[in-house]
Amino acid sequence: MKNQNPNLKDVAKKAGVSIATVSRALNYPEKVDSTTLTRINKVIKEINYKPNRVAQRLRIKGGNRKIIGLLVPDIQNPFYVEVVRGVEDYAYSMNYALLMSNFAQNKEKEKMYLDIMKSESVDGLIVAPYDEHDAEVISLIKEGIPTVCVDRGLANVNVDTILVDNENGAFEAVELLIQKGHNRIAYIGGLPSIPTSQQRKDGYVKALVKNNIKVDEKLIRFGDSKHESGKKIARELLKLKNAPTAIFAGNNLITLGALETIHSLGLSIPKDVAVIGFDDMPWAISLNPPLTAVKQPGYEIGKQAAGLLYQRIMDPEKLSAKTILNTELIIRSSC
Amino acid sequence: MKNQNPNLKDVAKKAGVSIATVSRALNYPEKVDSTTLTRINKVIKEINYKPNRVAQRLRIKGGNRKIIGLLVPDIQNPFYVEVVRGVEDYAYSMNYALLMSNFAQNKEKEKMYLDIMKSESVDGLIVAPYDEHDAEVISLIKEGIPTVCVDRGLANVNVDTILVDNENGAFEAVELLIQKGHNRIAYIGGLPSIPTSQQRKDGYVKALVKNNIKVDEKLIRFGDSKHESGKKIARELLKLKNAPTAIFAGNNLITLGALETIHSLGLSIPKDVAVIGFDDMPWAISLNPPLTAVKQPGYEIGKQAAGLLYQRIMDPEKLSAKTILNTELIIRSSC
DNA sequence: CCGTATTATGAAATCGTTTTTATAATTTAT
DNA sequence: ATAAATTATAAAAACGATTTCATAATACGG
Repeated sequence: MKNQNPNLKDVAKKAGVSIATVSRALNYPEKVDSTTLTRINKVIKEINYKPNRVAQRLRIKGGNRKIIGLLVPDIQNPFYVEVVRGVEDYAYSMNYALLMSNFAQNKEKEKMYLDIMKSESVDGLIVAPYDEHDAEVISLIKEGIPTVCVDRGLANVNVDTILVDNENGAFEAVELLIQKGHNRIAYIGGLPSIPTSQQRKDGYVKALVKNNIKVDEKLIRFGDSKHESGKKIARELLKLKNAPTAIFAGNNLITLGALETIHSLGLSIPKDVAVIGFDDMPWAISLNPPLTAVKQPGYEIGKQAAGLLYQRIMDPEKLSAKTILNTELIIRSSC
Repeated sequence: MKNQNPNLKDVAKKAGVSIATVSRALNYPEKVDSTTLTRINKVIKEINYKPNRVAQRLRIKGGNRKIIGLLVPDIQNPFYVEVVRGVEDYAYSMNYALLMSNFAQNKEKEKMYLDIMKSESVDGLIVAPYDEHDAEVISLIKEGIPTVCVDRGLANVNVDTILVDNENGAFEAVELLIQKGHNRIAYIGGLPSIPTSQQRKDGYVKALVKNNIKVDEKLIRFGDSKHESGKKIARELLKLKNAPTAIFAGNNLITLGALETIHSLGLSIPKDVAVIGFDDMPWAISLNPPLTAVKQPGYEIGKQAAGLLYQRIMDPEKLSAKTILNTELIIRSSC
């Protein structure tokens, strides 16, 4: 292709000034003579000059490269899609580009993407770490790259973090099941290494204990946070001699899997088995039956994370903070 | 932060060679003496040198910058998430970074992201254009930027495109409804400007015509491809004096919206209203009732698009092609 | 009206790579 | 043994911006 994008030199030549002046016109317009300025701006518009962001990023020292990275563990999980949307809207409003990647809860992939983000010189990073001890993310933070953690925190590291109150969300859900008269309630968790899986279990246990219900370890199971795993574990639970009468599912994909199993066994919800899921979904109301769920403010999480990241980029010395948002129990008819 | 990333110069100094030799060691190892090579590689490992991709992209002429862009119209639509996953897996396997953005069917946003992609010097772009006449995408293609269109083609432009046979998919779905005895079948389309909305309508009409059913324009409606619009239009249709007995919904979000309305009106599916949706979803089986749907191979679309893009990047003069994948009608119990 | 600030601009350095060109050292051919 | 070809390396240019430093032109104060 002959047709290269115009660059500073082209503008400079056409406007009869040096490239330094053009650059100044763009970045410090008050520093250049007003007649020169209008001439330059005219040329810029004429040849439709757009600064090359790659060159800019190479030159500019930390913090104003107008690109941030976002690393999510599972783009197929609608909760993270909500988070993405929150981050994206904020980034758009600040004219930031968003380099987004999905690491599919795969450590190797995560490392590769973090390396890429780093070598792409992002201004900062929003990430849901692999687990609480995620060495890659920790090392990034230690290197001083502005970072915000969402959904999952890091143990013993000072970093801006946005979480929800998983324990309380789970507690409320399980208490509701207990109020409805259930005392054999199962918990299907996601990957045990993920902090949220444990926190939700803690809330589950707390509700049982508070209501003097014996905790039965057989009813507590962990899988891998995906649809298939919810399906499989629900089947195991419901085949138990002393099967649970209610299931509290640890995330939306697990919930969907459990529903599938329950239906395939010909059981009715909530008569035979009651179900509450962590994570609401836009179509939860159209499920069979409409699902009672613990709603996390995914969009809000993303938006706040982006805002926090922006602040940190602007002021890297700022004290880090942990924000804990509340969940909301949306009661429909699955329990 | 003191701790800068190591660069070529650091490696060169420590290995006692020039930066040119280090660069060669990396890119053309056969061109450097084997003892020098091992020495350099040792240093690289020691100080954990990673090339700066920004600098690489600035220097390298077309086509090997190891980054591609992906622009989707709506990240909240699970179909596009499937596509993303396909693209992503392929990109990962080729060690390409994926700059992904969601333009939310917003022309201005699309333009901004395309500008960013361009100035980020991506090797190529996978995009689902705004509509068939998307001037921004067309101009990008004219500039010679390797591009692959997915889901939606461009009129009168030679470009690699991956589509599904929307017309036939819709045709099969509507024929099934007709076989079940329906003759008042409604179609709820997405945005009328989107090619797929029209193609699916064409298939719908074709099925009616073939079966000698009069096409009633009152039963054909277009919205904006989102959940709310499906909800609203379904309500309008079902309030008609001569209401349809079946609904063919133009995409997954519309389907979900329609289901919500049908349930809220206390109607039973498929007894009162039968439903078939375009786009299958992993949880379609858990809906009330399990949804009959036209399944598009989203993952496959993404994967093939990425493969096609890779080929085009490698050989920009290659003739462009249009690939049309087949849909599959998944029959469950909503009709 | 002269010396000093101020303003506007250009030249050159820089960011971290790749690539071209030049040069020294070695090998091959005659 | 010498000319020619090959190999291995270094020096320097380039990519497209920003920024430092220098310099010329103007304004200002006494």
